[in-house]
Amino acid sequence: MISAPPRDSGLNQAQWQAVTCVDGPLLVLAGAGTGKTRVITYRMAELIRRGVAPDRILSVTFTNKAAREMQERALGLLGRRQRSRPVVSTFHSLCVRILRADITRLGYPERFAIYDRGDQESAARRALRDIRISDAALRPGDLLACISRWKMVGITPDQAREFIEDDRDQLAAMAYRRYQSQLRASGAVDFDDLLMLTETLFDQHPDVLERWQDTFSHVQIDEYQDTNELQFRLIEQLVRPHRNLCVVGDDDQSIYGWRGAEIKHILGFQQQFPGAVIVRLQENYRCTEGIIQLANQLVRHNLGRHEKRLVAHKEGVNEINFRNYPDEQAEAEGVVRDIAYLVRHLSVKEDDLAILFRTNEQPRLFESELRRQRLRYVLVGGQSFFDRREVRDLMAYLKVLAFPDDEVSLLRIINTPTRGIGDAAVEKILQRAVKSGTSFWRAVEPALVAGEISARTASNVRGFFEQLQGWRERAIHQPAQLAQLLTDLVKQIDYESEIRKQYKESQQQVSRLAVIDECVTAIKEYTSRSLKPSLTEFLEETSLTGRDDGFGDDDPLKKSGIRLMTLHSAKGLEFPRVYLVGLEEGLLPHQRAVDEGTLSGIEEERRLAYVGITRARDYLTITSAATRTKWGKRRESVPSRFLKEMLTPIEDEEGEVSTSH
DNA sequence: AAGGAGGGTTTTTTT
DNA sequence: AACCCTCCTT
Repeated sequence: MISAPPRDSGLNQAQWQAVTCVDGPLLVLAGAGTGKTRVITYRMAELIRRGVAPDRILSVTFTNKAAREMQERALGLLGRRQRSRPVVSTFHSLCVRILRADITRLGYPERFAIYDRGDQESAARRALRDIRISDAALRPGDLLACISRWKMVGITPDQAREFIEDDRDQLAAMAYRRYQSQLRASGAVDFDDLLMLTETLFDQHPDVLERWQDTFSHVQIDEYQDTNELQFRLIEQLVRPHRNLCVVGDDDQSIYGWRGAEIKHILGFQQQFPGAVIVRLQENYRCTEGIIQLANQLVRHNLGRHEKRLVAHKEGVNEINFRNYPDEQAEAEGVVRDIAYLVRHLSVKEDDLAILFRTNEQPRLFESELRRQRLRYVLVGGQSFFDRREVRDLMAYLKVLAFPDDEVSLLRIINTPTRGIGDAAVEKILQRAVKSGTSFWRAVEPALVAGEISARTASNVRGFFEQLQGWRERAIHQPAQLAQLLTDLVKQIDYESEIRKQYKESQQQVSRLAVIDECVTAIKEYTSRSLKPSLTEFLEETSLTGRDDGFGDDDPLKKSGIRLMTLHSAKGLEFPRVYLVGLEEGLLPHQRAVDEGTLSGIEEERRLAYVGITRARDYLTITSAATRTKWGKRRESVPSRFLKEMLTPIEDEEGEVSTSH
């Protein structure tokens, strides 16, 4: 009993079925470019049309940027004059919302700091130092990988010992405990904690779970193929009473296995939710026929996938090019020359072009070529604004103001710029604080009395504390003036001199100093946008959306340009012309995946290539270099196995040749 | 405690 | 080649 799609919706039969099937579990297997975002937004509208209150509909997206865009689209469809709005959020933002109300029940402060990757690394480093593990045995990065692996399936430090497989895990389990108590003592959580603590909260306080179960009557998840174990469990709990769950995804685009994404969730949806309806969207409106064929042919080499065949709706000829260059420099020059020609002589818009690559070291050469040709470009993701040292310093100052317990941030800035509080003194004070169970600040006087630090140092620490208190007052009482506070703070600590000292070259100095202004601008932008600005909200926002663009580039000029991004960041996007570069063994598939020697590792790389190809609407250029310089040494580069795969037709089950060219 | 020199390490992808 | 850590000198 499926009605025909209304004419003005422009939806096809399958899409319409997915839109109108609103009760019970539904799996939408949506290939690339089949209009799944449209389906999700129309589905929200349909639910509301059927009388569901907008704010009882929860849609989960993969990035905050995607959430913003979907919210926009939905409002465009529904009209902005709704009394309430559908909730569109990432898993992490949703968990923050859940935790904010009840995290005190788990012994955390009401206002908790969210540690980003850099903070995590500092905390990991300290945990390792505390138990005196030699650097070679376990590095901070390895530790974080282990911890994250555990956390993503909800394993606590206590449970970790049961999952130890080798000596390294043994060490990691010890360090995990330290790391976790360090975070707890700092009143801080990391990204994985957001999910894990939410589950703990639901387990220990069923009333909280019930409240959230009652809050949403319908839940939809986009990019379901990238859902990890913990995320799955949370959602499963949330929808348990009504099972009104719609998940949308494409197993061929699962590219986050390394982050715990379990392809089994999308493959086994019907087992987990018996009675689930499956709708397949296979009509591709994005790419030309040749591009679809190429993508299909490549991805058919993967085992363990839902069989589906994308059907192209667009025709096109000669839209695919393969190029091999002598080295990576020539590759960059060649691609950019090509682009320059298109832009200058064929009036192709810069926004219509994208260069996609596997690793973040690749764009450098392309960037300098683009600059040389005076073409506008935007580097998406990569070393983000918030990863720069100066930004991290200033953010640490703000975090210390907002979260007095945040030890990691305090240690970062206590002597930056230098103010006569050396490592030795800090260490002594910390030891005292730990021994007597008090805060860092309260341990200063006892340390002085015990003769562990000099009177001079003690007075320096006191002075800094006074300064912090002054800023803190302002942050609390004049939340609208945060930008001015930061400006004054920077001046008071004379951060400019610090930068000039650190960087000798004037060009470096200028660009680093500009970063300060960008920080101030970011806060200004926030305070003018927020209804009720607060330092904690600003910090929360920046740590959750840090890598999304939209920061530092509020200048519309910067927003248009040739897009440079990794294949991972390109997920969900599309461009009329795509350059997929560096298709070589060791790069795509990445060396790490090759070394691993597992089939699933290579398959994920293949899906990554598949994602890259299917970003292209009309034109696709795939390039590789014959040699590549790595670690200062030139090496032969072998063309990626995927090239051969995508160009060799493979046999159908019936024994027919499926495609030809 | 601060600053500089030298040596070793590093690179997959990100909420 | 960039960054971080450690050690050395002041």
